[in-house]
Amino acid sequence: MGEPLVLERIVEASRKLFARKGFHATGMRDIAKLAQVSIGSLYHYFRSKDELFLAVVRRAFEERLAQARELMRQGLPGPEILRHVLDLHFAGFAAEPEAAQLLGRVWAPEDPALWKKLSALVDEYAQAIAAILQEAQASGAIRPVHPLLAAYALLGMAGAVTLRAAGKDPVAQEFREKGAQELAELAWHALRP
Amino acid sequence: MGEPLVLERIVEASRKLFARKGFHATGMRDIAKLAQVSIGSLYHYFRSKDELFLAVVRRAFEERLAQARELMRQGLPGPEILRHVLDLHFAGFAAEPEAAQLLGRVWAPEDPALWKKLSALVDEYAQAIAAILQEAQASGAIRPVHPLLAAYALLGMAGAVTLRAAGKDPVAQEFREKGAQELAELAWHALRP
Amino acid sequence: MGEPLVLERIVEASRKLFARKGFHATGMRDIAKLAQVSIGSLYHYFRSKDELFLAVVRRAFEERLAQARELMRQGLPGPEILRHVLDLHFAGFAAEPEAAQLLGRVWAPEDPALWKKLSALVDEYAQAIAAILQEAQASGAIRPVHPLLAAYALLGMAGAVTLRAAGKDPVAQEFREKGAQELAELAWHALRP
Amino acid sequence: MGEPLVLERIVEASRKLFARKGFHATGMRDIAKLAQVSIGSLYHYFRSKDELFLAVVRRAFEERLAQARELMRQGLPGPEILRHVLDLHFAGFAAEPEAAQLLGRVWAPEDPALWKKLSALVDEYAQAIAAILQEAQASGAIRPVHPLLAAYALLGMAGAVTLRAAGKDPVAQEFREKGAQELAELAWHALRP
DNA sequence: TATGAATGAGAGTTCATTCAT
DNA sequence: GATGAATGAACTCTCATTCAT
Repeated sequence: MGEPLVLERIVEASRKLFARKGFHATGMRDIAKLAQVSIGSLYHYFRSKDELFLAVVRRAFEERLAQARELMRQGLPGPEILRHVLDLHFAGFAAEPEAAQLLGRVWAPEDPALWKKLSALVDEYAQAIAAILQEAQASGAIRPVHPLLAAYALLGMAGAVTLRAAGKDPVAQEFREKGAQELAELAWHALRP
Repeated sequence: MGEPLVLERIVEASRKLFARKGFHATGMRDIAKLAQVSIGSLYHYFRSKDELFLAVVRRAFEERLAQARELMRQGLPGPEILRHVLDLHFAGFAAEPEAAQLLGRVWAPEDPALWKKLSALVDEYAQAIAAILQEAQASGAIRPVHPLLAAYALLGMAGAVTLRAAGKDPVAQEFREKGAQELAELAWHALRP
Repeated sequence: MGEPLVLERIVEASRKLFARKGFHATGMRDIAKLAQVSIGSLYHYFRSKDELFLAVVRRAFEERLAQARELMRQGLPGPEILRHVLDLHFAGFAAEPEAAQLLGRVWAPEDPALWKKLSALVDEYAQAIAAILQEAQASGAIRPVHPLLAAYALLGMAGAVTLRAAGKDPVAQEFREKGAQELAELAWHALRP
Repeated sequence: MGEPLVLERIVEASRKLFARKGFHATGMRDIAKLAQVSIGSLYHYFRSKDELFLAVVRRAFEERLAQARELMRQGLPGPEILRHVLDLHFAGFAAEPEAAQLLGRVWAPEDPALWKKLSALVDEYAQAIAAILQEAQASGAIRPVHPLLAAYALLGMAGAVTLRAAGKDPVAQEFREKGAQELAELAWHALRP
């Protein structure tokens, strides 16, 4: 069937570069080159670099939330849901380091306009996690905590460790191997009743 | 005596702006203006914007480490040291929001050269925290964890919550008020034996 | 019968936009949108944006010349022809401000290639007016002047006043009301024997 | 001593290029090159291309107004002032064709933001001319006309003829030679009592 | 005929940095 | 020590134009 669609190539290239190098270090020319697409095409599908970044982050969040919601629909017991949520969250380390890194990149938009839209997006994601925590808390699966604040804390933990795990040094290597488990354990101890 | 030293004014202005707006959104002109100093002076004291940023971050880390080491010298028992370390870490929320925000900014250097130097700095800081954790762990004050990874997790938690606490909306307000306590509690539960 | 012809819609939309906003501020996308036509259609009927602009200007000139020639065929005496020519020229203020504005837009082609073709068009138009002036002059209806230069002067007068009349402020309003008469009078005094 | 100041070179180069090619056809790179200055220097002295263009036009207007006011201060009789004003206005044809052309360029700003500022500038200039006309009218030196509208008409006449005089063909050559005199005569006949 | 996705040169602008004074 | 005019590479974004369907 032919080469992958242009739109798909753009999003994929953006995701890789934004995750790998961050927003500012990634130029539209870089994206166009990696996607093997003209700069004009970038702007055919996205109004601006900001919109492209937001689209990439939105997609990353939605994929993760879809997974989490699927688990909830399966009716797993509270602690299990939590562990799975965290597992899925950190599974990216091994499978797709780049997508995981993206979560570490959302904390520094710097540009006021982008920051506003991005933080709304992050908030939405955090609130979805908070909702899960709240439910688990209601069923006694975890201890009482401030759900949204805890959600942000979990995201921050994941982001920091993931970014550190991106390097090529032994420590990064170790983080990539043990990160998911250690973080899940830390999170579990932080939240268990 | 007399007017505050030029160097001091530069560092102070940089600290405020980098913390408030981040690395890329802060221009050398902005710093020069706020510090009431010529651009030339900036380059008299610092080789580059990168170096200036690193100096600011280094100073922030050193201040916090000095406080932590002072506590250790007082021979407090393990859990107490940990609580104080965390308290000191989060006390900035109320006293000096800007310095606290800076810790949320160190995760997005983006530029390869800066990233390398900055991550070395962060590593140093994380390792100092890890050393404290390790000692507490040796004395049985906390449960066995991967010290460095746990240190990064703590830093990430703090950074994410702090950045979210910078806004003007009710959630930010709430985070500023409860952040320190909630985070300390989450951390303590995550680490206690 | 049926929907207006595509070609007609394109020319009409172009005329409106070029007159209203000028050549550079009008994009092919804007024209396509207003004409409810695809960009491809624009290029099916016109080789380029330049050609489209030229076609619009050419049509505007031809309409006016046709009116002037009709008057000449009616054998009106010299001064009458002149007044009518001017009247027709300025009648657009009230009836169709946009077409009138277009005459103020032909002075700034800026692009060398377009300028060359456009100025040839303007020259043609000016020469037609000059011919009328020359005839009137031969019959003693007006005083001896340099016909072509006077034609350009008349066009410039009309263009400048018309563009100023396009605004929404009181002066523009006043210009729209009194412009035709005042200009006709100025022109008549300038040319009468 | 030494080479001409950078600011002066920028303004001079801008004046030439804007007059010769118009606003859109003149790029900041072109100006920088002709002025033998870096692009950065352009922005050191002018906030934007718009501001640079406005500065050039403003200067051109002010120079002409200064000349006109000097004549008024000398207390010449009405008609004389008018003739001189027109003479000075058109003298540029021979002495400095480029500055004269600039007056033909101010009618097509096209960009809404630039248009607003530019038309305010043109209005100011036209009003100064209108004031002169009004005074001459009060003393009976010219017949009653709408001063501002007449001012715009005069400016339009001058602009159109000047732009046509810029070419290299025989007509342009002729316009350059006879333009000033013919226009002064047309204007005088249009306005005399 | 008609479409609109795709192109890419070129636009205005920013900003860390240098250096003569 | 201190200054700020000068630099220019690199940025995001626009837009007339092409062409496979």
